[in-house]
Amino acid sequence: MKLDNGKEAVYPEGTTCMDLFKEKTAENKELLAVLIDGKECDLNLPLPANSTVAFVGFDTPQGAEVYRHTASHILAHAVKRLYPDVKLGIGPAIENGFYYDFEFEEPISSDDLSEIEKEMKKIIKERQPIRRREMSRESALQLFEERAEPYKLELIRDLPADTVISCYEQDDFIDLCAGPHLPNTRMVKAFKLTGLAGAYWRGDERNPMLQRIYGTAFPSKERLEQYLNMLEEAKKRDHRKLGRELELFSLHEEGPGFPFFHNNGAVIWQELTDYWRVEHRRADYEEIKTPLILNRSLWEQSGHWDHYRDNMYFSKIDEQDFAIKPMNCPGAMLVYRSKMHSYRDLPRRIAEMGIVHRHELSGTLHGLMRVRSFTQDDAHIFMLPGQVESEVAAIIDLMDRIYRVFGFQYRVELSTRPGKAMGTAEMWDKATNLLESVLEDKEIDYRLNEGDGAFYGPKIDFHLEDCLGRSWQCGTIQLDFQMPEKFDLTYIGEDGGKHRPVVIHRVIYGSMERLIALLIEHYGGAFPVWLAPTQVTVIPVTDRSHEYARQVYDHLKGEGLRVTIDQRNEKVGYKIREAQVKKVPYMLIVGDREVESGQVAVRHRDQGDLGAEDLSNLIGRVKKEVDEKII
RNA sequence: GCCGACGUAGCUCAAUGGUAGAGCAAUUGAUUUGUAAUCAAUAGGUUGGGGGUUCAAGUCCUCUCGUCGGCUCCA
Repeated sequence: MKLDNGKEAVYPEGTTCMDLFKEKTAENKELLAVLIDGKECDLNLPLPANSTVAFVGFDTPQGAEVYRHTASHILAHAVKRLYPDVKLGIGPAIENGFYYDFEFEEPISSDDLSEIEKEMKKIIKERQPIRRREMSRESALQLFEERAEPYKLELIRDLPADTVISCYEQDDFIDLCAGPHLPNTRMVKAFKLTGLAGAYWRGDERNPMLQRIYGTAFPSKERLEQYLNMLEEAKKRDHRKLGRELELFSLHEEGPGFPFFHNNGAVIWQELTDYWRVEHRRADYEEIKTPLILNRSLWEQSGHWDHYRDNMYFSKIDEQDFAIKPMNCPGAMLVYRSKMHSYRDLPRRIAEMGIVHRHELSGTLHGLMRVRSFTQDDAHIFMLPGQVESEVAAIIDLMDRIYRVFGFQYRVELSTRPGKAMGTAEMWDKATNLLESVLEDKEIDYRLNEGDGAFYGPKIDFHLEDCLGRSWQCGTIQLDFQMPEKFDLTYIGEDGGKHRPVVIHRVIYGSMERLIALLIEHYGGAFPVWLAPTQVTVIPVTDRSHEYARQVYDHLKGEGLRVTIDQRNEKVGYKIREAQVKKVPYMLIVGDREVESGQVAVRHRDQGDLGAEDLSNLIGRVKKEVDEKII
């Protein structure tokens, strides 16, 4: 037996992991789970010969998973005690917690969670030993037949033939479970039920909806508190809250999912699009504008009528059907097709800040993150088949360059052929392999997302996280062999004949709305100077300095900075507080001393009082921050 | 769309089925202020909307709209 500290040890045959675990926990009480050759393993199993053994605590992914998975069993156990007729779904550990799905006879409400918590505490106190039982498929089926658990029966029937079927048992509670678990319930030290929500059985909306109870568990009350506090802090960065407080945008009943940008939000929008244009011109993109409303025939040709109709809005003009565009691609196709192309013209990169409307389900709307009308920083690249790899690579580079400016961390996913897709399996395989090879070449870590591609092709998605760690898709690169066929796009090749170009759809920001939401949360409302709606505010101390303050203000405005002046009859502290709350980067306090010296007293929102300096110095510093987009 | 919760002044929140209230913001006045809230006064509401129960509804029932947390979906 090799131990994780590199030492080797010999144990008699038949020694269980538990024996060794007891020996180890005597030294370190925080250990939770055993890894045999790197894999989690049940403690009651005998130690396999010649393996490497490691014991891990809560601060490893495996340890936390075992810990929280056990908490989810305690939850199910408590629910079973309180509601004997409840049917069990599944109950895994997830990032930061766990959940369990139940079908109740009568739906419970969030008020019932405290009762369930109480029962869970009881079970923990009872120090119920947790035992693993392996059984044949037949006896497992019989067991859950007797216990009237239809969902468990369905799970057992769907398990592959060679799976070892195991159950975990504590007191009279038994659950189908691969394990492993903690040895007893007392080891769960601190937990809290955090939410109640509906969830379709097996995530399929055709299946019945179960009630999902969310919770989290930590090895100590302090760490639980710490986590809950962190969540509270994160909520202060919520873009919906900051959006209102900083007067960036508003949402109204009159337009659900159709956000209103106020001046402050619009300023950020402008800066973002200005920067975007600079980068895209540099990367040899053209920019177009296409109509919002287009004839039904176009959508039939593009395939949207068949594949995307449920999400589209319609209108009738002169007795003819029109649709409000849900995507920009058909417009770009028409632009491409409006002239002849030589192979020498390709690749042709056509960008468009395109406004699209999609009828998203009402329950999915979420501030600016998920709306029904949004502006995509779209581009369609028309290219020779041989140019695909270099174009995809160039987009990834541009994406990384731009995300870096904001200081974003992102995750990459590769999405493959969905259920309702256009085109042949061969085309899909070819396209998917191509994207994969670019990712491999660039040595980018990515997650495979089976069946999540667009209906016209596979895609590489770039995900960013919001203040609560929820992930949102922003950038995407979608390969498309379909649109060129549908629109009969051609170019004249070297041979003088007509050939089919390949199309890539791509966005980098994703949508302006979602990007702005993420930026608000990313910066907690304290935007870098180049994006800040107000960059500098001038604060006169008394009305004796109003005239000088006005000169300073005019000067800054003349330099093209976004500046305000606070001439209200209030004390300096009050004005400073307000500017701080509004997260204005620079406050210039001018009183008798500054009038005298011809300087300004600079206060930075993070660094505080920086003392007096010449206005020209301050202007130089602010402009440098703007130009270099310093975060 | 589905499940659960919520909706009171611009914002944050009070109000056993019995006269809708506070703080901040706003307005007016006083105060001339030096690095995160000066004092006082005033105004502000068909309690999201419709219907019902009741002598009486912010509160109970019902429909509806919106919001929040999830599921599904997605930029």
